[in-house]
Amino acid sequence: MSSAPEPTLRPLLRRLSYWGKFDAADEQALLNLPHRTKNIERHGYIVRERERAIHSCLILSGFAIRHKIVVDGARQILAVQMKGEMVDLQNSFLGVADHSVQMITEGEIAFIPRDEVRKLAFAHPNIGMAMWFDTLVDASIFREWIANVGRRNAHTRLAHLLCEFALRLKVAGLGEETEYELPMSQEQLADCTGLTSVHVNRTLKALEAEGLIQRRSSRSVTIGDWKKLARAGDFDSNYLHLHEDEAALA
Amino acid sequence: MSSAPEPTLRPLLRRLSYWGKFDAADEQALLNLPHRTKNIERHGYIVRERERAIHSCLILSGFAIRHKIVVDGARQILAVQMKGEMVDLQNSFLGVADHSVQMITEGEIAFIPRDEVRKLAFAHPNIGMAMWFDTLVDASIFREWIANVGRRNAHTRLAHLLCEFALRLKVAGLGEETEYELPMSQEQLADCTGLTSVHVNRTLKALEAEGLIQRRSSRSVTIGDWKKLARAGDFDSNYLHLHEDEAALA
DNA sequence: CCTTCGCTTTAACCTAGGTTCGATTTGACG
DNA sequence: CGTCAAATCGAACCTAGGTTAAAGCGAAGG
Repeated sequence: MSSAPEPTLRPLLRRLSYWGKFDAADEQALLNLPHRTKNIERHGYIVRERERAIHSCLILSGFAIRHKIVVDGARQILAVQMKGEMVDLQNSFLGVADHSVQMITEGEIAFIPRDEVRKLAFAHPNIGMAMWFDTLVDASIFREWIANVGRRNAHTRLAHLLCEFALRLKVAGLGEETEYELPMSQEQLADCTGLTSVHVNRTLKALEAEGLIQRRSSRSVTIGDWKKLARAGDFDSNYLHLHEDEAALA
Repeated sequence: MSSAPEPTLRPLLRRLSYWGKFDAADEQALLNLPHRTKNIERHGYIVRERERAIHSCLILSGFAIRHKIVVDGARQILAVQMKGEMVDLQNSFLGVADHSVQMITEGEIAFIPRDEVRKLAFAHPNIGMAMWFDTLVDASIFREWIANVGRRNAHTRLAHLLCEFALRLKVAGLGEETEYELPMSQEQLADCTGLTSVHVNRTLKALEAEGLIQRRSSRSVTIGDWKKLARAGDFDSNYLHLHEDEAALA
């Protein structure tokens, strides 16, 4: 009884299966995508803004961020990406990268040639639609972040971000219902929310004082009362376009 | 010699042709998409957040905005859409709308059944790829807006927005090189940039005082020196993914 | 057990942009 | 050409969050 080796691209299949139904041929074609994998250390770049991107990169482990640097050197984080997510469909299909993608933990990345992805998408419409869907959900999250950063105060903004992480980590199978390990420093949280790290610190402590979250080690977040935190964060999971049974916690 | 009637969906063909090459069959299939058109008055809604969207809507004339309302009633505008743009691919493919789309001028809209769009995309990969590309560019603009609202000051933010409009209007064939009619009030500009209308007013006057823009009537914007305005707005057109010859003005 | 280094925390002070509330201008319509 | 509503403009005052800088603190490595 020889067990077949676990296919490297399984996490991608898991992720895309969330958005659509595939038949056996679809699955085989997906898992057989040519690729090479590479370990990238913490803070290593996957793509840099203005570079020509020709691979679609899949996160097999670890966390990455998308970010841009504005004129005075300030950084804005645009998204946090986790296992199973394709971080460079966007840049590679568009040609020249309009933002950078960087690891915030050490992790393993699969590099898939862009043209293979494109061929697969049109040869297998089920997969193509799921991939398109996936990029549309990314766009939906970007929209929510515009509103978060543009129109919510620091308190609400941070609570919202913590809710988003809780739910996305749960769906990705990476976190508990009400407790998770946040892979980010307070400075990185600040760059997600358009705040300063000093104010993130103040605000996090306020959230803790109100009993909305607890923090054991500096990175672990425990959500005391999901409903209350969601209310404080003006959080409505609709924009994540999850299946109904996963759209809420607890 | 009877001249064929101008196809209603021509503006969509023009727009998508920007992203890829189509053959005659592609073009015919696109122009033959079933649809009905409707005139929508100023402030009329095309879709409302949380509604089930089943049409992809094409703007034939006029301007629309995408927006969200946050908990305290504040509005964040997420994008401004113009002639030839498909404003509801996003919402309709995803099912339940995660944001509202509203006209800010009177205009004509073509409603195309979502499933027809999907069928077309996979029956004609050239078109499908162009449509996907188009949604990826939308996402790129969302990313830039996150950075704009999150990390730039009011002055830079507004200058950036004015640059974006100038370039997009020009590419859409709706504005002059250096002068255009802005279809938005100062309050709407405020909701694009996460500012208040009072501060938009102050900042606009500052931009004018510095000679970066002139305003004849209250809505017309004339750009004195494109390079200077672009510098003031930390504007790099890369994120619009335009063809090289159009990526800069004058 | 000590050092180093990256984070987190705290405190004092400051400013960009918000708030409020009028006054003026513009523009559509009769 | 007068009226009404919407938009712009202006001034006085205020606050959420930024800035700077200096302690703490904990995990990794010697």
